[in-house]
Amino acid sequence: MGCDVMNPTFGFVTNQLKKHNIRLSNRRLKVLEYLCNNQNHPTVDQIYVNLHKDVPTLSKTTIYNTLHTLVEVGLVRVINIEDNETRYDILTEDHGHFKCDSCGKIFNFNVDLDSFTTYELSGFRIMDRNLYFKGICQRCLLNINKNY
Amino acid sequence: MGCDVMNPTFGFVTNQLKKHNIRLSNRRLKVLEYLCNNQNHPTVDQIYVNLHKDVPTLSKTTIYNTLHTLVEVGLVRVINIEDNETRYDILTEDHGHFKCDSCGKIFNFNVDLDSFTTYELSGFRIMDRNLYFKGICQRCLLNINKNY
DNA sequence: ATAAATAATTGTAATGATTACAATTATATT
DNA sequence: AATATAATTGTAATCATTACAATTATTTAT
Repeated sequence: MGCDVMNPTFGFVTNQLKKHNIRLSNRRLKVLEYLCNNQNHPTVDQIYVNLHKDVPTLSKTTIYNTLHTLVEVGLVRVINIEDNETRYDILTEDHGHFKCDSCGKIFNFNVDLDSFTTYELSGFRIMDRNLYFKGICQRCLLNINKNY
Repeated sequence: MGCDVMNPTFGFVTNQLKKHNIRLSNRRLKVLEYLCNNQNHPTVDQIYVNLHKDVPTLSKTTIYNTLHTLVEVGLVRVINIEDNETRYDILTEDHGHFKCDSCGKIFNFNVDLDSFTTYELSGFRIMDRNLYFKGICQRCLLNINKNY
């Protein structure tokens, strides 16, 4: 498993934290570890439910705080696809998302957003680019065809 | 002012409603009128506050219901940029959004999303494509430079 | 046109995610 | 070791959205 930006490991991210002068508390490390090991664009609740098994005293507020800190320094990205569920992504590299309406899974795909430009935005400072699609993933499409 | 898809007028949209067999109630027409006349990607609350002046008995629930109906038949699009504010767009044509972090305004820009494809999503059924940028708009950049 | 059926609208209460804040605990600095 | 600073917690508050039952309006069938 590579220790690069496209697949950030725990070690890579903790180093980044040190660079940004963010204290490596146990709780923060737990959240980071989860994000690295489960690159499934989790919600706060998913993180909470999972970590709560190991660390019963971990609070949701801490997860919110940690994520906000990480987003601030650019180590984590916010994904807004559905209006009622904010998701978090340890992958900050340029890529798009596909959310399956059937199984709910979110897939990454490569796309060169950073180089996109248009005369309509000349004079604008673009700081964040997001592309997401919705639809039905291959697996669900196959299942639907099987059942009908 | 043109009565085409890129700039939908009230007349155009009511015709679309008839096509879809959606009853043209007064409340629905008010909401539609607002969306057509104020193409500023409003939140439910903005719609509510504005229409409430004229129609004091209009409820937020009705606005939600109306918007859901319109989204269902594809006359209105949902915009999820910020996690805490869902916005609605009467422009259903293929385009991107830019949200200014300073003034909060949302700008449209043309981009050919519909033709985008990638081998990673082969076998997927894409039903909805969204692209949004965040940053500082030209006007705010100029103001910042003026003040400092 | 009238009665019955269906759809639209409303208001209230519930839900659920997120935030505010004060109290406590842990870590770093002197 | 004492003090200052940062992290964490729990509770309560906020805010957008939804559920639902009651009411009103509109359509359809007679």
